[in-house]
Amino acid sequence: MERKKVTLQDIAKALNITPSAVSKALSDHPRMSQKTKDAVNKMAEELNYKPNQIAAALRSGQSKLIGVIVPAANISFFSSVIRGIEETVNKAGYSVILTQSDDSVKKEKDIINTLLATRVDGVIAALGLKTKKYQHFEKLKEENVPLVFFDRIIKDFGVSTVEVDDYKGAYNAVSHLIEQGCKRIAHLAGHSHMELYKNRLKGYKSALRDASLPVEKELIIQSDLHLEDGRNGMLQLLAMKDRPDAIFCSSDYTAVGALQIAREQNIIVPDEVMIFGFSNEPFTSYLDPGISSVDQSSIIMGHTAGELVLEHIKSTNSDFTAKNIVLNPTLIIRNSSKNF
Amino acid sequence: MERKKVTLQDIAKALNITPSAVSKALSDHPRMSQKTKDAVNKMAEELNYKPNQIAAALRSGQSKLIGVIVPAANISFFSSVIRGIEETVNKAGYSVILTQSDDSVKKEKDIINTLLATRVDGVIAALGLKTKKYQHFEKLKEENVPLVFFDRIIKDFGVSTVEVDDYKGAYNAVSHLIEQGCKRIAHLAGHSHMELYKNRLKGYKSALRDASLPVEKELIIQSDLHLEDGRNGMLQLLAMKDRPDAIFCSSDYTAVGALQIAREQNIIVPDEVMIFGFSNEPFTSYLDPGISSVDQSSIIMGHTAGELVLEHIKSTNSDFTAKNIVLNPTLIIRNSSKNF
DNA sequence: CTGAAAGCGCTTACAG
DNA sequence: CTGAAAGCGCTTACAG
Repeated sequence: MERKKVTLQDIAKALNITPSAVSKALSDHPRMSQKTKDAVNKMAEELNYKPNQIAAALRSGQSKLIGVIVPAANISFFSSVIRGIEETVNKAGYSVILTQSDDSVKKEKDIINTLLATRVDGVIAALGLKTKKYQHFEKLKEENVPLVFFDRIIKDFGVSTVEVDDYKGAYNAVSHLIEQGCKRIAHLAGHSHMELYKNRLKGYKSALRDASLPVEKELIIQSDLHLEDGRNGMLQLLAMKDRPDAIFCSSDYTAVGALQIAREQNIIVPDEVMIFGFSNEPFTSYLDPGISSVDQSSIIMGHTAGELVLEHIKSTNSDFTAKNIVLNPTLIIRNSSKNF
Repeated sequence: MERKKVTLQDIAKALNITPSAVSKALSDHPRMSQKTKDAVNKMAEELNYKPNQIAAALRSGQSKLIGVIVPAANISFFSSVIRGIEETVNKAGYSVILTQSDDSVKKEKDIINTLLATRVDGVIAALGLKTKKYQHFEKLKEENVPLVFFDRIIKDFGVSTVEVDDYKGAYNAVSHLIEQGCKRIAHLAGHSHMELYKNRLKGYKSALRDASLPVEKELIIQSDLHLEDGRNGMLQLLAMKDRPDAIFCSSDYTAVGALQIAREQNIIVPDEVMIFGFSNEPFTSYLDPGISSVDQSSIIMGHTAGELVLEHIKSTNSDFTAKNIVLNPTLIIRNSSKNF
């Protein structure tokens, strides 16, 4: 039943020229007469010709496909980066293949095999939370597939990266809390095998030290940073004899969890305890009090990641040098950390 | 510099058999000796062979690619559906090409041309807000590309669809507000050329009528349903001499906007006015009061859309019949609509 | 400026 | 159970 697809050949026959001429005319080859180009384009229109990108990909070795790997597409930060990536690469004629690792190393490996089989022209990835070995990403390098890491990156892997300055974001956030008069600031931290959480922890500690405040181990609680982890962490902190007067969270979800517990225990935010999040998820502004957060300019991160991968694709092996772009974090101060 | 890729041919040569034998062995063809299969698999491993999906696609006519069209990937509802789609089709060996229309008809058209060129095996789409003509989607049908609409669907288009029962969701939500004692319920509605907003409006009206309450035009405000529209709508409603005692919003974003204005004007939700949203975006549960909403089971919608497109792909033209699946909405009652 | 020819790496009837 | 052969629909050096 399938209607026969119109091919280059059909256009060539109809115009009594060769397929090569048609191909060149369609791709607007410089050494082609305008007359032929016009005729070809007109006939292509008439016959309702749709180029077969698969055939072109096989022949040219360019699939015009970029693989994107995220832990989960429905986490707001990732979905925004995805949006940014798609916008940028789409303008350059590339499509995005979206994949999700669910923070599983096995899935990450499977995905990389699939992307390799699909012959994507490049890959943009945020590492899974549990990923501590990188052989599967090495495979991409071996096969010369341009690779860019964003947000959850590996240092010194020889590929371009884009991240927000997590150290600075954390340092500034904690310094802000100190300026508000907080003396005992807790940190709901992520696991420190991830560069970005390690850096946020460092920023937190430095800010305390620079203000001559002690760094207390019991005030630093590591977790997966889900909302539930925020609730648990907050319960733990509020159970202390000497309660903290501020909580710096490495994730907005964790910050919401902390806020919920505060509400449930009738502890007033920010009067009794201030809360600061990270990522500036849109919902932080919907809450009451709004949660202060560190903006990571996720859409810009997506644009940047897209540009980096396109650059790498266009470069020859010899002239390529990995770029490590660090975006500036912006503090978004809301009522959860304001002195009234 | 590009290392020569290992192909089927290389395996064939190494084993002194034909490429066809290798191909059959790799795809686990039933009429192939286990001995050959083992030898081929071992050699493939040894040579670090990566199948070329592009070549397979060209030859077999199956790209193993599913195009997904959403207005924006970073709207929580869509990102969840995308997550569901990816999970489902990935299990069946398909990859997702993610595209965004930005609610622009022109982009929708461009996307469809790209997907056609990429020879995707199927398309799953949510219509753009402004899309009122469907020739570009007709093209997919003409080319026999299986198509599934979700959420923002077209009726009687002859393709499978999956949606939530918007009429019922709205009817139940408004009925709930009436049970709470509300007598004057406003509706922040979407544009009614979209089936789903039309159905929510119908559900709203029916619920009022069934409770012998009047349907008042001035209480129905149409908009694009962004947060800002919720703020504006709420301002308009609160400016009335006879204020509504409840607002049923066709979007959670609009509901947040309404809630913000209430807060700013020191109007207590739910005591003075109740608020009900639609979509059950995660953030509705983070707010205080939590906003009641209609859950659309977005991940399940994604799974269903994925299954529908796979079914269509597997079917022959003769035995295919479009399915229209209507998921049951679930009311999630939070404090914004509870009588205390 | 245009054409002839080869080939990208697979899969799939067909034959035996 | 295995092989020989054709071909999917393009693009790209090469020649003229």
